[in-house]
Amino acid sequence: MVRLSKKVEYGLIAIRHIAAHPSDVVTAKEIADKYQIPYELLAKVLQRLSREGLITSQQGVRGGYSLTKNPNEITVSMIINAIEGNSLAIAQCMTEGPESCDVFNVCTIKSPLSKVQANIENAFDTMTLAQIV
Amino acid sequence: MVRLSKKVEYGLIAIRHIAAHPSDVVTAKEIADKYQIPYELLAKVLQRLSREGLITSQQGVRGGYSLTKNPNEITVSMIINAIEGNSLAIAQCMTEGPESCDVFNVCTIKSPLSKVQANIENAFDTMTLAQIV
DNA sequence: CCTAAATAGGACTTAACAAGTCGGAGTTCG
DNA sequence: CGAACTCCGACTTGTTAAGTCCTATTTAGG
Ligand code: SF4
Ligand code: SF4
Repeated sequence: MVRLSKKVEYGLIAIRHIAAHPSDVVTAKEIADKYQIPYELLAKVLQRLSREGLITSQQGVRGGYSLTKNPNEITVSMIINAIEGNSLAIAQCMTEGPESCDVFNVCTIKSPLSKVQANIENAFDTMTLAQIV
Repeated sequence: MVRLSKKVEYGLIAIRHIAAHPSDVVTAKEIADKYQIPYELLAKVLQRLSREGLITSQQGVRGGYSLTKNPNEITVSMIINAIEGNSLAIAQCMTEGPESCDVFNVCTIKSPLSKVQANIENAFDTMTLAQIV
């Protein structure tokens, strides 16, 4: 409950590693080996990050990944959203709308919870990649 | 991902309701009906809250639940912890120790994440029941 | 002193999601 | 061409959340 998924953790570790080696093009295998992360899983995460434009991919033999922006332009929220698709919500009505919860009309806690939510969002939003390298 | 469990949401709704009716002893059935919450589930949540001392229970015919403390002495963290048992952690190494994660030694993100964690804890810690009634 | 209305709590089943795996396709350098 | 890469969806498995069921135990009130 209230836990980051492994995909996100792996993604953070990976993109931090990429950021820490700005002059190299690093491969998925390299990262998987170094951090003992299941290769297939990591590969998918990197693909997601690439598709969302946070990193670029270079296919083929001397391929791999590198950053597209400055580390201080990439926030942790951006990374999470890229990997999990905007699911960073403490309650389901916040991402999936009022209809998703059949208690919505009588729910007395959604407004206080949305304050907490804003707080949490802010925490992930103000932390950039540059700060964790 | 990063979502409160239904048990916690139900617990919050329930305890808020109890707090909003200070002179009454309210029953589980009453709350379940009013908020369309599955009775059995809610009952267990209330039992947990009672066992942890946040509310008192009165058994028997005219029984039910009522608060033990002032609403401003009960924080949302206390409620969550009572229901879920101290599982309010963004990463598993934070509650289950270093051994629980086989990436721990090489993990490069645990220290930044613990800052986020502190932030989140603070958010739940500073919000009291009095504020959500 | 019996009964109805309540809490107490374990065991169980089901549903949802996260984690990991597999197979095959596309790309590029040498 | 072939090795070293990325790409991507479908699949299986494992874990946790959500909900149900059953059977105590307690107690006010007739
Ligand atoms: S409506 Fe209330 S209960 Fe339903 S999801 Fe939003 S917060 Fe949780
Ligand atoms: S060690 Fe790193 S990866 Fe493992 S749980 Fe803690 S934060 Fe997540």
